[in-house]
This record gives sequence, structure tokens and C-alpha cells, in this order.
Amino acid sequence: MNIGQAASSSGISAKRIRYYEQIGLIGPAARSAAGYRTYSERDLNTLLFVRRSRQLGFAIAEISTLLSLWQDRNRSSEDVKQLALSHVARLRNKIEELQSIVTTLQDLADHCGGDARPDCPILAELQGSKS
Amino acid sequence: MNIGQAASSSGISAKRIRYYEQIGLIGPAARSAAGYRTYSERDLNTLLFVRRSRQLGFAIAEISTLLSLWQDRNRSSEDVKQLALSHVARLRNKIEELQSIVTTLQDLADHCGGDARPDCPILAELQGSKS
DNA sequence: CTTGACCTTACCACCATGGGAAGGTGTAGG
DNA sequence: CCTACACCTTCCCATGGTGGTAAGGTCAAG
Repeated sequence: MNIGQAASSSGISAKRIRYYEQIGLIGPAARSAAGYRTYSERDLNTLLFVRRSRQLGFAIAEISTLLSLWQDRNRSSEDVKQLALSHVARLRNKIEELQSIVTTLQDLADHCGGDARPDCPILAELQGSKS
Repeated sequence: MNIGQAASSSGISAKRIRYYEQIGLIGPAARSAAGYRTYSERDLNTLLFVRRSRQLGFAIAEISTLLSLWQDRNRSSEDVKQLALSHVARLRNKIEELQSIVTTLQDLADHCGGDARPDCPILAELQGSKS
């Protein structure tokens, strides 16, 4: 299977596949006589694993670890769980941060006339006026 | 006031201030005879405005718009409100997305032994096993 | 005059991805 | 066989923000 086929089957663009290979996230693909990258079913499974990991928001470096664990029959599920939980913790922090911004901004917007007049508590807040 | 002073007063690193100037987010600073950037109180207010906007998660391009509106006495608060609300909507989407990931991942982690054995529903999910 | 803190520009790096150019390859139809 | 056209290759550039660092100029105090 060429890279285009692998891309559409895995849902990862050809561009990204090459990038993942370049940075060593996935091993170098086999090559045809003409130099075309060739992908096996096994390679495809790896790509799908990577894609699902990305969808769950893992960073490339984490996926690299996950891939090692995945391919290691002597892994301990503890390591995987630990990685997942620390990712979850990070996400929860991010959510809280965004939530607090949303609350602030929504509140400001609620008190903004939203008409043709220039007065606006949003700008006032950004300006830092402590009125 | 030199850039170092402006940086520590505004909470934006000198590096970032130069970057903001370079991309045109803020106007070019006045220069001393020796070529040092010089900042007035007014400039400092702008920097603080930018910093607060960043803290609320606005992208640079949006801050550019906010700055124009801020400096436009004939602005309509509608424009500001609209910008804020569309930002809020984007944030809400992002939060939902992250929340869904957290739920999934926490659930998987809950069902992972987290011991020395290799069995792990997290990896199974990433692998795509539909069992 | 020296020292040290500050400033300048200019470059490289990160993460993850998209775009595009310039050129080779593979295949199908005329 | 030739021509299209789809696909592949590598290479460079861009994004958004930021940090780092190097090579050099400036300023104030001692």
C-alpha cells in the first residue's frame, strides 16, 4: 500500500505520516524500487493507534511512549495508567482555566449593551479601569 | 522608559514586546538617540491592554481588532460584544471537546488495573479493538 | 577606564501541520 | 508509443507565540 492509501485508510494525511516518520515517532517505511513508501497492515495498525492517541489529545512525545508500551509485552499497565492520568490532570487544569475565562467574559458581555454606543465594560476591563 | 522597565511594568517580556511591534500589533516604539526603544505611560497602557487580552485567551489577530476598537471613540459596543461572544463560543467548544476526552480517558483509566500486569483497556482502546 | 547592566538585531528552536514547487513514477487510453 | 493524469519524492516556507543565544553597541557608576 502506498502512502496515499495509508493516509486515507488511517485518517492521517500523507504529510503527517512523513512527518511522523521524520521525527522518529514511527519507524521508516519500507520502500518500493522507485522509492515509494510502502505500508503493511501492521504499519496501518500503528498509524491508527497514533491517530486515536492524537484524538485523545496526547502529545507526540507521549504517543511515542504509548507506542513503546503498546509494543512491549512486558509492560506494566501501571505505566500506561499513570501516563493517562497525568494527561487527564493536565486537561482538567486546562478546562478549569478556560472555564474561568468563559465565566469572566460571558459576564462582561452580559453587561455590555451591544448597541451602537461605544460604552463597553469589556474594553473597560481590558483597559484595567478599576472603577 | 526603556524596554526592560516597560517589560517588568507590563508583565510582557521584552522579547514579546519586540515581537508584537514586529508583527504590527503595537505601533513602533519611539527611539532614543542611541536607538533604544522608549515607552510612555500611554504605551504602557497599551501593553497592559494587550496583556489582559492575552490572559483572556484572545488570539493576536483578535487583540489587534480589540485595540482598534479601544482606540476608536466612534466604536459600537456591539462589535466588541460580538467579538467577545464568538470567542466565548469557541472556548465553550474547546471545553466540551476536552471534557469529552477527560471522560473517556478517566473511564478507561478507572478500568485499568494499574499494576505490573500488561493488560490495559487504555491500550486496547487505542489499538481499536472493538471487543 | 573598566565593569556590569542594559539595549540592539539576527538567527535557531519548539510543536504540529499545511502549502507548494520541482521533479520522478505508474497507469490508462488514444 | 505518447500523452495525460494521478501519485509519489524531497525541499523549503508559513503559521503562533515564545524562549534562547550570540555578537555587538550604550549607559551609568565607581
